[in-house]
Amino acid sequence: MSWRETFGQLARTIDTVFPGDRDLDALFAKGRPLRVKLGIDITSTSVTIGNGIPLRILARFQELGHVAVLILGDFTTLVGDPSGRDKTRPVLTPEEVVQNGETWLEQIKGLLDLDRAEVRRNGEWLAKLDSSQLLTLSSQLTVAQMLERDSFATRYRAGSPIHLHEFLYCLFQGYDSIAVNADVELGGTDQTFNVNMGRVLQKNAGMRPQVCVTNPLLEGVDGHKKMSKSVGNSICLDTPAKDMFGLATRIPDELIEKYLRLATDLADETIADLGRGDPWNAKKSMAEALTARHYGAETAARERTEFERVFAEKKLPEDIPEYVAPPGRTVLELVRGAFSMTSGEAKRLIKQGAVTVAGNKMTDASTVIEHTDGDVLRAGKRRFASLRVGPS
RNA sequence: GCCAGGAUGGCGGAGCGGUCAAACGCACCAGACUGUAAAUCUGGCGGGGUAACCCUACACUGGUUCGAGUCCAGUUCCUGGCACCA
Repeated sequence: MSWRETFGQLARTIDTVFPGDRDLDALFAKGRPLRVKLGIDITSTSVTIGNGIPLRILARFQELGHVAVLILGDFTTLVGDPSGRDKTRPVLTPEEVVQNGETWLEQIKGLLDLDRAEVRRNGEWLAKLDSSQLLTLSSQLTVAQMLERDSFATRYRAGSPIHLHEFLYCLFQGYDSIAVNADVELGGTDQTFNVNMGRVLQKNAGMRPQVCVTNPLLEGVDGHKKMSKSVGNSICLDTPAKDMFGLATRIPDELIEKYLRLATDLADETIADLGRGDPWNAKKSMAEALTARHYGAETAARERTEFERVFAEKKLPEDIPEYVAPPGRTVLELVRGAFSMTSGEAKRLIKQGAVTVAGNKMTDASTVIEHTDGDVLRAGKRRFASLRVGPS
């Protein structure tokens, strides 16, 4: 039986199994619980739905009776992942790293059965490596091998800095596989180099090399870059339902299929059907399915209705935050106060015709408003405030 | 240690000693267009002021100048290369 059948629908979230499909099948055939490793970088606190992909695969292994070994990279996070090194990396304190780890676990407990999982922190063993062990590890690689790696090659050619510890990063990650005795390692396709390092090190240590299972990366809602919290194009597990739906509808059409495949639990046939139909409908169904996965079908359906009401029918949202202001305020003051922006921003919006009060477009910032309770102040498409008369 | 280059907005990156709140690009915001979008077009994008206008910015400290991101000196940090490698 092939692993594809074992994974069923989830197989569509797997990019590559290497060295080869049959290696994973062979592991399954052994009939013993496998140790399946997933290492996570806890630089940021939010878990994106992209991060969720390997977590779901891990959860599936768990369901199949295998051991989910979740490694919080507390040590490696302090070292810093080479990718994106040119950005000024906020230096995290050990306390922050601990805190981030907790936040992570809190957010993913809906995806993974943490009670049955083996949660480890790689500082547990990495912090204890002594110099001679480090030497042994690092002597297993050549500089040429490292420079083959695309991100290093590019930077080297460009004369950009490459720090020595960046070479060590993947060694550490590889060593994790030895430390937890991994049979399988999961990770995004961007981790191919790193997870393969685990194989090399394990082999040299006389262990059977792990099988690596990579998943496709999910582009962010901007449609270009990899989904990431720092880029600001992400949908996170803790994104409120309303925003989750809204953000999902903002992806470019080209990505609908990919999102359906990677971010929803819809059946393959349903996805195929949606692909043949109206793209706008497919996108909304995707957004609804995604929201449903995290907040339940009922909430998702409600958000869809609400969305259609606000954007398609141009009606007001159901819940509008209130803003209390005394009468006789200028438009500028209202916009500033209600949406807490600088006057510059507020003036700009007004000048550009983005602001309405009770449906009337206000283009003069100095207009004095005598509002009554329930008048809606609007700035742009998605900023609303319900005005109320009262002391400021 | 030596040589060289660099430090400007959220980012990248311009900027003959004066008119720089800072070209251009990206990101972002708004408007138009649409099916929310994306693409495209238009406008905006340090802070305050209705406005005229004012204030704060070009690593830091001094200096030269009527006037300095722009010149000089020192300091800090970054990068590349070279040397050293007992």
